[in-house]
Amino acid sequence: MAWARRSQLLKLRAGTQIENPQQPGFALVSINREAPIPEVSAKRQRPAVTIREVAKESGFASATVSIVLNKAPLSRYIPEITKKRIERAAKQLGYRPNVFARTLRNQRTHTIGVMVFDMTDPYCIPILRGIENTLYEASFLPILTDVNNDRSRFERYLEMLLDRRVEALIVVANWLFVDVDVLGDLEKSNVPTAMIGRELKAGSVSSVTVDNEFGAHAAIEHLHALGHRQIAFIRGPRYITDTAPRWKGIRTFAAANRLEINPELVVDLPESRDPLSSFDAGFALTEGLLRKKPKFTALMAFDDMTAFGAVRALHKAGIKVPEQCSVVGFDDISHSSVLTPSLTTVRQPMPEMGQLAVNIVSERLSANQQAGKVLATSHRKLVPRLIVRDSTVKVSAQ
Amino acid sequence: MAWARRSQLLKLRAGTQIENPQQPGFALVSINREAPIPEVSAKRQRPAVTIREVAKESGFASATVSIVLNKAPLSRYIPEITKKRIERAAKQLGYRPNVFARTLRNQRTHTIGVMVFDMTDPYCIPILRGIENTLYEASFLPILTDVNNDRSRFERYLEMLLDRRVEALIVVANWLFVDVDVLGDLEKSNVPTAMIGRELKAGSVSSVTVDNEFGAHAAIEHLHALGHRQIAFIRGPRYITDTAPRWKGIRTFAAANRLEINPELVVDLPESRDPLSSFDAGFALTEGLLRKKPKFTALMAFDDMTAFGAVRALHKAGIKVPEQCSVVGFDDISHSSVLTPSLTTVRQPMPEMGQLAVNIVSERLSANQQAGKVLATSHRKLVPRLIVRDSTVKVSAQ
DNA sequence: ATAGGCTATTGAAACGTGTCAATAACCGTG
DNA sequence: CACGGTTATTGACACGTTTCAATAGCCTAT
Repeated sequence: MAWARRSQLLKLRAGTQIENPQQPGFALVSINREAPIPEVSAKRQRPAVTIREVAKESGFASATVSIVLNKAPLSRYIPEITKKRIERAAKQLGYRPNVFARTLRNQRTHTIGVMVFDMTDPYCIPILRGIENTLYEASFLPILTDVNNDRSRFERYLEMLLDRRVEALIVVANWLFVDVDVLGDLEKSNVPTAMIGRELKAGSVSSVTVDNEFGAHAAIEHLHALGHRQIAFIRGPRYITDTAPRWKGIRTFAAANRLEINPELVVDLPESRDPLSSFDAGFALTEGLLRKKPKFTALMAFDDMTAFGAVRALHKAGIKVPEQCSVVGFDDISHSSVLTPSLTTVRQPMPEMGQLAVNIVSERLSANQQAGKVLATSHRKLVPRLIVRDSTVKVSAQ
Repeated sequence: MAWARRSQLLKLRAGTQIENPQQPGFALVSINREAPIPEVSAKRQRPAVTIREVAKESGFASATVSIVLNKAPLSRYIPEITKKRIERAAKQLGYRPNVFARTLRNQRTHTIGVMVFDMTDPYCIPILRGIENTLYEASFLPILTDVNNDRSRFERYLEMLLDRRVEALIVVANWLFVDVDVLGDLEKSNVPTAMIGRELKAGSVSSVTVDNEFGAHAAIEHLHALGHRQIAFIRGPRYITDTAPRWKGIRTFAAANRLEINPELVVDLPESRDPLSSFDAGFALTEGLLRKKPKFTALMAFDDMTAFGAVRALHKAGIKVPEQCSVVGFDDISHSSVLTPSLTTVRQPMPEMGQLAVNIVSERLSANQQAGKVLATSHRKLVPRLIVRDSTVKVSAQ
């Protein structure tokens, strides 16, 4: 046998010093209490148990241990009794393979990178949870980065993620201000990538989006069915890709049902990089709409936040929602159901979008595994659903 | 020179449009759940440029390259010209050190684990952003895990994070149902840990919390100053640690100002693992309060979600907020400012809490670096701030 | 009997770093 | 000229895996 046993002399740190550095500069008052039990004991990292120790303990070579524990193809030649013995030794020693050594050897990191453009956007939270849950089932771990809508930050994070050898990339492009170069950055990394909320026509980036046209169509149909004919619209900013199809859905319905759209009652959200800004914009635009002569009995907002701003403006003008004016949003962020009155809106299936994105990239991942197979980039559109709540009501009731 | 330059031929994927599996009706499109990805070794990554190639390109040994690029102590013996040459070669080749090999060698992973108990809780989003931003500046990368308030999931994630050798751990314990064993799990890993939103009295887990007593005190003081004397209270669930101090702040103020608290007007939220459930609970409890005889002119809710539920119930009963009843919340989640009327509430400094947690663990991290230094666990309390908005108004106006 | 096929196991070679002892040249000092 | 210190550079190893070729015994078919 004669294993050269390393003497594993580990330096214990004399841990008697206890220091309590108050952070003096911090603006907010802070209380810093000492722990009742000072941690004097040597809490050095227990030198993790390695595969060689399992080998020695079980009496086999480390190669055998590796084969058994990983259920490698070769393991079918290994008799049950040997397997049992090795597994017992591993369990007894509490062996946990070193992820980094393993990754160095093969290339699998079991990690995927998630980049969200603005985490404070409530729209993306359910998406993130959808991603999380799906990854959990696949034993993948996400590295989440919040780009803060900052271009340089995007680049730096992308670099860091690629350094970590993420096996795939998911980009949550909510409220993304357009930037062509970003596309190029994504392309050059040959990592399977899926984008949520925005579709890149060219290139190898897959996408998961919602059928905006369908959603908007459903919303206007709902208002029309309630008898509304004078409807105001707050469209999205032009540079956001969701804007056009939603408007198209509206136009299509209007044309098919001889509903007249008064151009005076159509306004656009201004450009902004801040998703939360649409509340203020919705407020201001609605006040503008109220100053104009044509009256309207319903208002359709680009998204929920805008709708909230509109509700505020209507309230300020003494107009009751929904009695005097119905309001419809888009997205169904968590705010919408707790608002009073609760908001009728078009729900994007956000958890499903996250789940689907994960499925897309992992499909590509396993296709890459088998040499020669290359999947085309896929662009999937999910169907949103109208959620009718308290903010819309029949026009006759007014 | 004669470098075999690799021809970097990467296959572009035929980007043809792909099927659009629309499932009419609801949006939960059939998603082919696939098994965990098969472990096949052959992966098609461009073979990253290694330190040895830089060495050969620059004409020095890889040891020298390593020393120069890392600015190791030994590098002070290396003349400027050599450094320049090596750096130029590295840049030209686009050399990026392999994180896994590096981690295998030294122990630094530059990664920290973040565990949030329930990501859909709007309360934790700003905290996460605070964590993110602070980590970004320190060039750390977070691995975010969403525990889904599930105990087994907590354990599994903890294991995965430790396997990844996270250098520190931050736990966002919002709405955490108490579980003593969790504590033990955290202790046994000797990784610097900070907990946000909950304080563990014993043990080595640091904490960042908010001064609940102070916050509640400020809120009740505000209502009192507005002239309210008949105030209803929806307290938190008993097992949540925030509940007691908030109530204490109220009692303290009441005692000091001869404000009488009618026990009939004090109700408790039921136990629940779902932070969003407090909306429904707030609604139901408020309806109950309204059925009782003592009238109240103001209501103080345990948190914002509860307050929203209360507002809904008041609205349903035909009671106007704030004209006939003022409402106060706690937290200042993003919903509160967009609600109409906007909610007066006690703002927790969530981004700062995240930032502080990062600072605490990184302090410990660098202390661990220097042998002999061991810091005591610190428990910091931040001071919340009352945000006065539209949901509270003078009682005389009623 | 020799060849080959199966079973059971293993030594050795990477994977890409960072570190450390070692080398070598140079210079000044005794 | 031997010595020691400084400057400049490097070969070799270890971090903990996985994999591949190799060994060896045994069995069966030619």
